[in-house]
Amino acid sequence: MAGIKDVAAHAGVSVATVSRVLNDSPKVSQEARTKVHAAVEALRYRPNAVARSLRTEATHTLGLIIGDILNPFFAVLARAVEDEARAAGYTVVIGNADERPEQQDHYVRTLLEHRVDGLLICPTAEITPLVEDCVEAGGPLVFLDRTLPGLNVPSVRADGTRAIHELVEHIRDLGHRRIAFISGPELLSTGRERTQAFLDAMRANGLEAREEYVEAGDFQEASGRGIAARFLDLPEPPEVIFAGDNLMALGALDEIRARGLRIPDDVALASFDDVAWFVHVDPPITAIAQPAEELGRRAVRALLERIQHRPVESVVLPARLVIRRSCGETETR
Amino acid sequence: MAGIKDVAAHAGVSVATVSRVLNDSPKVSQEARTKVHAAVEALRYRPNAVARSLRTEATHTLGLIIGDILNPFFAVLARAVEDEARAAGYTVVIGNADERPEQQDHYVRTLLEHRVDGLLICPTAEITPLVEDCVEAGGPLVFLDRTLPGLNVPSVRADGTRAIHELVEHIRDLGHRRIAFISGPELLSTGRERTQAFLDAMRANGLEAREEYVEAGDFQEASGRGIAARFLDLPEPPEVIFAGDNLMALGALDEIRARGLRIPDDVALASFDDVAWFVHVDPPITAIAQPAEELGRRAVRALLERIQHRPVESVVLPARLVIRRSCGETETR
DNA sequence: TTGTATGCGTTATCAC
DNA sequence: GTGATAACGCATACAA
Repeated sequence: MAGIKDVAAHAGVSVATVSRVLNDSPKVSQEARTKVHAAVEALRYRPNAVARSLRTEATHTLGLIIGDILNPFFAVLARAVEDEARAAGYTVVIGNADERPEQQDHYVRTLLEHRVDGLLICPTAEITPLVEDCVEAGGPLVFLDRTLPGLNVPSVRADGTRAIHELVEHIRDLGHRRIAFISGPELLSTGRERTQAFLDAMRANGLEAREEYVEAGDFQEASGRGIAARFLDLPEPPEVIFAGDNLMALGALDEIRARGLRIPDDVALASFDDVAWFVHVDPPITAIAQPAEELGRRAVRALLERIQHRPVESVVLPARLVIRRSCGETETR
Repeated sequence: MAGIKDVAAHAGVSVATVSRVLNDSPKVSQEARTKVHAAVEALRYRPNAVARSLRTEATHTLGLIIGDILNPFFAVLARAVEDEARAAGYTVVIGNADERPEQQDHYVRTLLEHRVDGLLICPTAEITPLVEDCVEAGGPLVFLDRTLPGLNVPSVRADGTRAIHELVEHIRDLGHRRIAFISGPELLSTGRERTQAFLDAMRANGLEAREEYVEAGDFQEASGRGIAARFLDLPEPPEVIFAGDNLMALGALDEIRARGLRIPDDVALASFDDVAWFVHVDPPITAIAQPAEELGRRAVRALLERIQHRPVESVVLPARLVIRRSCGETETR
C-alpha cells in the first residue's frame, strides 16, 4: 500500500509538504497542493491512521460500552452516540458488555489499549478494579444511563422518579391496589433508583408495597418471565405487573400470554422503557419513555468537553409517562 | 502513561525482554518473566495497541458496516459478529450506513484508514467507487446479508426464495387471491431477490401479480406505511399485504391500525424478517425468519479465513416460514 | 514556502 | 537467554 513517501516522490515534493497538504496547513503553495492531490489520487493513497495516531497521540476514536445491543434502548443510545460522534469527526467503537462485569472489563482494557480518546460507559453492576483505574488515571470518561456510587465521574442519565410516581397514581386512579414490580439489579443505579421510586410512590399513594410483590431481575427477558410467573403463582396475585425495563416487560408478556391470561382484565401491565412495538400489542402498553437519543447526544458532547479538558456537569433528563391501554384505561378514541 | 521503557527500567531488563514476556515468547527465563509482570502491575502498564499495530501491520480489528443498527435484524447480526470476533481475539468497529451510500463510503474510508484487518459489508444500494477500490485492492472483504452483482467477493447471506414460495402457497390455501408486496429497493440484492421470488411464487400458484400490488420501499418504517396506505386506497385493495422486511411491516401495521382496520378480517399481514415482538401483536404475525446469528458467525469465520489468505466459498442459508395467525390461519390451540 | 531529521512505542533482527 | 537498535508511517521543530 502506498505511503506518504510514495506520494511525495510521485508529486516531486517532500513528505513534509505532503503531510501539510493532507492536514491542510495554510503554509503551502497552491501549486504543491495540486500536485499532491493528483499524486494522492493516482496512487489511491490512504493515510495510515495508526501511524498518525502514534505521532499525534490522538485516535479520533471514542469507546462506548453498553449493556446489550439487542436491547432497543441501548440500540437507540448507540445510534445517537454514533451520529453525534461522526458529526464531530470521531469514530465510535462499541463494546457489548452483555451485562457481565468481566466482559465490560474486557472492553475497557481493549479500548484503553487501542487508545480511544474518550470512554463512554454504561456501567454494569459492579465497580471493577479496571474501571477504578480508569477513573484514577483521569482519562476522559463519562458514565451513560447509569452511575456508580462514590466515583467522581460525570454522568448523563434519565430520572424516572417523577414518571413512576405519575404511573402509580395513574394505576391507583384506575382502581387497582395490588401492584407488583419487576425490579432491576440492586447493583445498578437504574435498578436501585426505580425500585426506590416505586416504593416511595406506593407509600405516597397510600398503597401497600408487599414484599412478595417486588423482585429483582437482571434486565433480560428470561428473568422478566420467571418473576412474572412467580407473581402470578402467588395465592393473591397482583392486579398489575410493572416491569423495570422493556426486555423484562417482553418476558412478562410472554408468561401472561402463555397462561392464556387477558390484559388488563386478568392482569394489567406497564413497562419502564418505551419501544416502537408497544403500540401494536393488544392492548397497547402503558410505559415510561426515556429520552434515549438525547442522552446519547449529550453524553458525546460531555465527553468531547472532557477531552478538551473542560469541566462538565452531570446531566439528568426526566423520563415521561406514556399512557396507553394495558392498565385498564378506558378507550378515549 | 507508562511505556515499555519504563517497565524495562523498573524490572531491570531490556525492552526486548519486556516485549518477549508480553507476547509470551518461549525464549525468556522464568526470573525475567516474574520481574516484568511485577513491573507491569506496579506501573499499571497498558500496552499501546497503536504502536504495536504500526509495527506488526495488524490491528486485530474488524470493520462491520450495516444498514441500520435500529433494525433488529442488523442488531442481531451485529451482536453475533461481535461475539464471534471477540472469541477469536478481534474487536469490531461498527459503522452505521443508515442505508445511505455516502455514509457507507464514509465508513469504508475511515475503517480502511484505521487499517482494520478485514471488512464485513452489508452493501447499500450502489457499487460505490470506494467499494470497487476495496475489491481491487484485494484486502480481506466479505459481503454480509447482501451481495453486489459482478463483484468477485465472497458473501454470506440468507435465501428466502423457498420460504416465500411456501408463504404464498400458504396464503392461497387460506383462500386469499389478492396479495400485495411491499418490496425492498431494486438496487439491493435482497430487494431484487425477494421481489423475484414473490412474482415467481404467485405465478407458480396460479395467482395474478398485479402491477399495482407491488411497490418498492426502502426497508424503513415510513416507506412501509406509505406504501400500505396506497395499497389500501386502491379501488380494489389487496386481501393480504406482505412486507419485505420487519421495519416496513411495522409501518404497514401502523397504517392498518390508524385506519381502524382489523387483521386478518379487513386485511391480512405477513412479513419478511421475524422479530421477537411479532408473537405479541394481535394477531401474532406470520413471518419469514432469517438465521441472523448464524449469518453473523459464518461471516466472521469466512473473513478470518480470508485474512489468513485462505480461499473461501460464499454461503447461502435458507430462511424459513413461521406460520402464526395474521393471515387468517385457524387457531390451532 | 519547502525540506531534513527526529521521535512516537512497539516488535523483530541481529549479535552476544 | 538477553540486549542494543533499526524499522513501521507519519507529523512537526527547525533550518534553509
